[in-house]
Amino acid sequence: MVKTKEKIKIIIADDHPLFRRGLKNAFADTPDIEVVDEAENGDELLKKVSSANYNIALVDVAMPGKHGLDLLKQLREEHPKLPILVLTVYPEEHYAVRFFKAGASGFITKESSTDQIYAAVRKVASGGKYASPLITEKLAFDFGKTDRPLHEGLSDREHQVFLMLAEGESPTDIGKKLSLSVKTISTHRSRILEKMQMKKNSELIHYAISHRLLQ
Amino acid sequence: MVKTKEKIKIIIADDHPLFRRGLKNAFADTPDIEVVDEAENGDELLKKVSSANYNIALVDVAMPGKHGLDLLKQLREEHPKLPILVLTVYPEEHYAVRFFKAGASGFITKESSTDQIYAAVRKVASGGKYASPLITEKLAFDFGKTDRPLHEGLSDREHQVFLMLAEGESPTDIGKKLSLSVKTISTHRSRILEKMQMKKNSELIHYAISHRLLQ
DNA sequence: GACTACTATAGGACAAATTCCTATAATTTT
DNA sequence: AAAATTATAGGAATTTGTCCTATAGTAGTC
Repeated sequence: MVKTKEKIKIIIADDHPLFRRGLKNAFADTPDIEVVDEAENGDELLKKVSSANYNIALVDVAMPGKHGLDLLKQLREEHPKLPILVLTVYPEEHYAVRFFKAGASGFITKESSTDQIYAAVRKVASGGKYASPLITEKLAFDFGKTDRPLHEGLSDREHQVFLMLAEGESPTDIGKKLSLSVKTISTHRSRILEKMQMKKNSELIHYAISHRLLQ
Repeated sequence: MVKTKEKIKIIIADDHPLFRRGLKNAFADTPDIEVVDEAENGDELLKKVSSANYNIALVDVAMPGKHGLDLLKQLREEHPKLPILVLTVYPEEHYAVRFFKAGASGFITKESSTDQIYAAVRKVASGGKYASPLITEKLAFDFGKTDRPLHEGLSDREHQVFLMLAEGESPTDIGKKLSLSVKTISTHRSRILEKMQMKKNSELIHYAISHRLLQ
């Protein structure tokens, strides 16, 4: 008789039904990992995570509603034990550092192969951290580099506001989206400009475009 | 004995392995549709399409390499008979018009349910056109208005102002650079927005970025 | 050669958006 | 424990931009 080990139970959160289906199907092939639940936005994820026990949350951070670093932080706070594997469409290694600092246990892009995802889940489930070789290299490379890209000196909130400004969102709109006062956004903006040694939004936009931080 | 009808043979092109898997799996449930091939970028798609026969190409237009309208146009040119169903992550209805004009037979977003996708495939396979209700409405509204990219309908001055706005320049700055009153710029802006059927500068920025009008 | 449509330009009145300065509390770093 | 950084805003002041309206030029049309 074969000894059966406990399966790794994961909940996946992604707003694309077909992508969830792909994930689920991919894990149908693994004897040791099982998708036991799904969520299609951040709020649903938070709710489900509070009422059931999972070994890992596999989370797309670009979802409608609660998302991104905010979601990650809230998850972390409410469930410090639950390892979170962050999924993203951005090839951007820029974001990885931020997510790790905010408490993610792993970071993979949606371009990853199923094998990479299996590896990430297993690593993270066993208490480890996972990043793709490319990102690992990038992290190592950047480490100790005095001359970091300007935007990495921004705090998480500043970074978030920076991106929104770079997309041409008005302070008022940003305030609404983040449920913050315009004054707060204005303050962030002035600190962003100061840190990045710029004076105008147009410079932020140029910077973001040339550093491929948009789209 | 059951009478067997010809299945609809489709090739799917998407750079995300898991999304392809989700699609494939979704079509595993349909008796009349079959995914017979995959491509993970535009060039691969073009190659495969040239050497085999499919009833439909289901194509994500945001892929590395050859992509977007270029890819669509080339496919259309080389295989005028092959119906193309465009997949996109953008909820933006702006793009739909453009894709239809470029010869797509259908347009669906990745947020679509499997049922919507089945419906789209069947409609397109039978020679029809498919668009979501929302987009259909938009198209009806636009009909006759847009034979050209939106920004080509702008006058020279408007185009100039449009680009500056898209770079995040403020109306005041633009006025200074062009030695015009802010009022003039404001008037141009409102006409630009009207012609392009947009409401905010951030939409101009998105448009400009996605159409490679900047830099 | 008059009629129409589009384009380029702004003024005045007004409304909206944003900043500036200041401040508090929380968090992190040293 | 002290210092620095971060996140958050309120009030006052001002800058910015819009809306409506208008003029004049250009271009296309019948």
